[in-house]
This record gives sequence, structure tokens and C-alpha cells, in this order.
Amino acid sequence: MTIHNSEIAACFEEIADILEIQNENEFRVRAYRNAARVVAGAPHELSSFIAKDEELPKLSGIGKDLSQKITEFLKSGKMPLLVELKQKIPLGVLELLKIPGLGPKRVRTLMQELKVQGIDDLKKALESKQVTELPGFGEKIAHQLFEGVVKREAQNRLPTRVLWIHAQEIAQGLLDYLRALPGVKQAEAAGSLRRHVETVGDLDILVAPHAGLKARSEVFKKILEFEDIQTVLLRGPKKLAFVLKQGMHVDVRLVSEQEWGAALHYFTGSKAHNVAVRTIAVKKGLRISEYGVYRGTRRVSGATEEEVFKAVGLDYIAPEMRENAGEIEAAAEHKLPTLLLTSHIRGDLHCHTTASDGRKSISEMAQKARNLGYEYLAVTEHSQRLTVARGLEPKRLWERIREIDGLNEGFAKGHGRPAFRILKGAEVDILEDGSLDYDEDLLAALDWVVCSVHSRFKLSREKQTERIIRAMDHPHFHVLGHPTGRLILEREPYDIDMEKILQAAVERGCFLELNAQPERLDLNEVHCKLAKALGVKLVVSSDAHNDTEMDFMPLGVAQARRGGLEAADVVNTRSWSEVNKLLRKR
DNA sequence: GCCGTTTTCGGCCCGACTGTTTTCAGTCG
Repeated sequence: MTIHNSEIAACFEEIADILEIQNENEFRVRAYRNAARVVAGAPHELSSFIAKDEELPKLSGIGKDLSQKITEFLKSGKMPLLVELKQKIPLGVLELLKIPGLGPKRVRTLMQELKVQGIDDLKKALESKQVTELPGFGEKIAHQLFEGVVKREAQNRLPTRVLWIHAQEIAQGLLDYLRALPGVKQAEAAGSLRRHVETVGDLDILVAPHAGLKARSEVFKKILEFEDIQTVLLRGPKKLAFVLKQGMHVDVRLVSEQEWGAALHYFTGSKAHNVAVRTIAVKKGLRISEYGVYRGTRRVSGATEEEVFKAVGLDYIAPEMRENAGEIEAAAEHKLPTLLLTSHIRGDLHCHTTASDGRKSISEMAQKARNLGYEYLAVTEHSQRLTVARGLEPKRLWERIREIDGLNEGFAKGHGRPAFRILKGAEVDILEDGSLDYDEDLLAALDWVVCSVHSRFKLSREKQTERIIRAMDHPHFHVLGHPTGRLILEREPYDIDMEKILQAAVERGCFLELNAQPERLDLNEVHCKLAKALGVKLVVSSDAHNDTEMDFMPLGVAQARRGGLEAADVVNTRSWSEVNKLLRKR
């Protein structure tokens, strides 16, 4: 059984929670939280080092003690400190920390004074009014906690985060409203939305009003008149919080123009990135807050993000990379990658039409591709095995090949438009034994072959990995489609050894896909970094089932940027003739 | 518990808001 980094991180988070409730040294608590973040963001599965009987790599924030704990956990599956701590504390108590208004101190009071051991106990204590008699608790907090308990019960199985694209739609509506207000100079979304994290929990919105006290208070009033606001949670002089009808939590900050850059940086995060940047500032005798960069009481900069980075000796770091996963060190050494842009993309190498499970004809899809300025579009219908998606029998695919040849002749005639070409492709199922779903001669007639797993997701890690690598052995295997099979918030990835698969791809000269569908987005940023380090090139594809879905390409590009990819790392930043040269020799 | 161009002790990121207080603790991001 393999233990993933996320499981190690979860253990450290739990230890931190319990230590905090026990009123332990806050810096020890912070060390565990920091370690959880570092491990969760590590580019390699730490278990792979143990499997190879190697030392764990040095990670900043993981010292001798934690390194030893991780090693023991990976070898034995047990973390003795956590076991010991859990014996000292009722299990339901950790759940209490998730109720808004309850932190470690109040949980401790509830445990000691009222013997509260979980959410049910808390509810009873609240109903019997015992809670309001405790020191530090009053009517309002009791009310807030009761709401939290009820909401928790109702929400238990609802996901608390939404897909990036849904958050983006909601944010866009709010931003359009804010930017149209007369007193507003600029408004921007920060937070995980700006960093293009796959899922978003809440919105962080910055608003810069025109100067003057009156303008500020006027703007505040107007913001609260936004029609989608359901409940206002908080309203201070600089900060508003509310819940929208869509269930999305929103924090709004009023920011002056000269503070804009510092505030944008601060609220874009990530938290780990901010802490790391501010730590560098402290070492240079500076102090960074959301208001600016200060030396003593003197404000040094803060109007733009570029200024903030420059003040602490860093190159500008794109929001997508701000996870404290190596970008700060790279920025200090002027070694940041020149990130991929959507404008670098010269063609889309994965889409479907009405022939299988798409919604538009080849011509309509080609038209859209030309409108996007692409030079080529690979039409990649599903193969015969995927009957639910009306996968093509060989005979129908042969017909399609001839049809596409005909269309391309039309494009060749030009009519004054730039050259364009439809590529004859397929998304071929990788069968359980690793063979492909079409015969050799048919595959040989195609320009571009995407190979994907669409069945038997539950194979063991060894078997699934072997299955994919065996498929890669096939001479016509060009790219592994949606390599993990996950559907964000819906379906876990299948269990595979990604490092092994990437290594196999290097050896065989094939590619992996970064699928731009909003619920796929695999490879993720950690895999992208690994791919780049190993020298595997990726293909960013829309996997469009409708012409409108070809607009998903920027989502894939954003994921690639999170993984630090440059244009050269991505296959379809090249012309088709250049891509063809990259294809493995047959 | 981690870390070191203030190296093996003594620091450790920063501020807003709320409620319960009468100057601040707790929570949150």
C-alpha cells in the first residue's frame, strides 16, 4: 500500500489541531502546519524514496524530527505521536474546529467546562443555554455557533468548493456590477481564483474607490445593494463579507490606489507564498503588509505588485505560480520560467464532433478553430469500444479519413485565408491488457492518435501503470489523453505511478496531455513540473465536444502555467510540420 | 519543531473584525 503525500499532510494537520487545543507552543503548532503544506506541495511522492530505500530529499520546514516521523509513517503506516494525541482527546472534538467562531481556545473551554466531546454535545449545550454562561462566550457567539452547527448538519455532503470556472462566472457578475458603480476606480478578484486553482472556496474581491471619505462610504452602501447578496456576514470600515445566493462566500476589501499592489499581492496569496515573501522581507529589514512595504515606519512601496516584489529583491511572479513551491527561490535567482501563453497555442489536438459524442459538425468545429487563429485541428472521435459515446467502427473511421482529405483540399485552395488543416485523428481506448482499440493499418493512416483509459478504473496501481506503459509501446501511440482520469469534485484519479509513466514516455518519445476541460485539468501542476524535469513534452488540448468548448484552452494553459511550463514544453505551440518532426519514428 | 549574512539560542508574518470587555482575546484569512 502506498501512502500519498496528502495523507502525510493530513496527519500533520491533525497533530497541529490537537496540539493547538491542548494549548501547546504555538510555534510548534505552526511548524506542523507548515510541514503539512510543504509535504502536500512537494513535487515527488515521498513514498517513492522509501520504496527505493533512499533518504528523503531536504525540504525547507522539515527538519530532523519531522523527517524521521515521515519515514516511520511511510514504512509502518503509523504515526505514533498522532496515535498518542488522539488518545488524549475525544475524536469528535476536531470536527468542532470547523464551526465558524470556534477555534482552539473556545473548544478547550467547551471541553473543560461543559464536557463537550463533539457536535451533538455542542448542540445540546447551546440549547440548554449553558454556553452563554462561559467566560468569553455571549449571546451572539452562542447564536453564531448554533447557526454553524445547523449549517454543518445540512451541508455535510455538499462540496464546499466549486470548479474554477463556476467561481469565475459568479465573480464576473459581481465584478461587472462593481466596476459599473460610479465611485469605483477599479475592482479585481484575488485569491485562489486569480491563482487559477482548480477549485475555489470563496471569492476575495478588491475594490479601489475614488478618493474621499464620502465616496468610500457611498461605495460600501452600493456594494451591499448587489442583487445576488443573500446574507451580510460582516461590515467593517475596510472589509465586507457576505454570502451570495449561489452559496458563494465573498470577502470585499476597500483599498486605496497607492495600496493597490500590496493588497493585490496579499489577497492573491497563497498563504504559504505570502509567509515566505514576508519572511524574506524581515531578513532585509523590511515589513510587508497589505498596505505596503515598510522600512520602520517609512513606506517604501506598494502601488503595484511589481514594486512589492522588487522591494524584496524578487522578479515578478505570475499569480498562477504563487504556492511557495520553488517560485520564490527561482525569482531570487532570476530563473523564473517564461510562462506559456494562450497566444502561443497554434492548434488543438483533441476534439469530438457529431460523428461520436460531440455536438457540432467537422466544418463547424474547423470554423471555430480558424476563428481562434489555429493552424490545425485534430478531430479525434472515440474508438469502437466506447459504445456509450458512439465510438466509431473501423469502417466509419475510414470514411471519415476520406471526408477529411476532401475538406483539406478545400482549405488548400486558400481563398486568401491563412493555411489551415484538419488532422485525421482518433481517441483510441486503451483496453485492459494495454492493447489499442484499432488495428495497426488503421492507426497508421491517422495523423494523430490520442490514447485514453475509459474503462476498468479500479485496477491496482501496478496493473494500471503496466496497462498504460504497454499501450505506449505501440508505435502509433502519440499522446496519453487525460492521464489520471479524474473528474474534479466527482471522481478520484485512478491509481497510477505517474513518475514511472512519465519515465516511460521519455523513453518511447510520446507525450502526455493536459486536458483543458474544467473538471479534468490533468496533468495537474505537480505532474507538469515532474514532466518538465524529466523532459516529457505535454499537449494542451480542449477535448471540446462543442465549438464553444474550444474556449476552454486558456484553462489548460493556466494549469500549465501553474506547473511552470514554457512554450517549448508544449507540443502544440509548434506548426504542424514541426509537431510531425517530434513524432516518434515508426 | 525549524532555522541561521544577528548560527546552536531565541526568534518565528500581519492585520481586521467581533464580542465581550473597559483594553483585549479569539477567530479568521
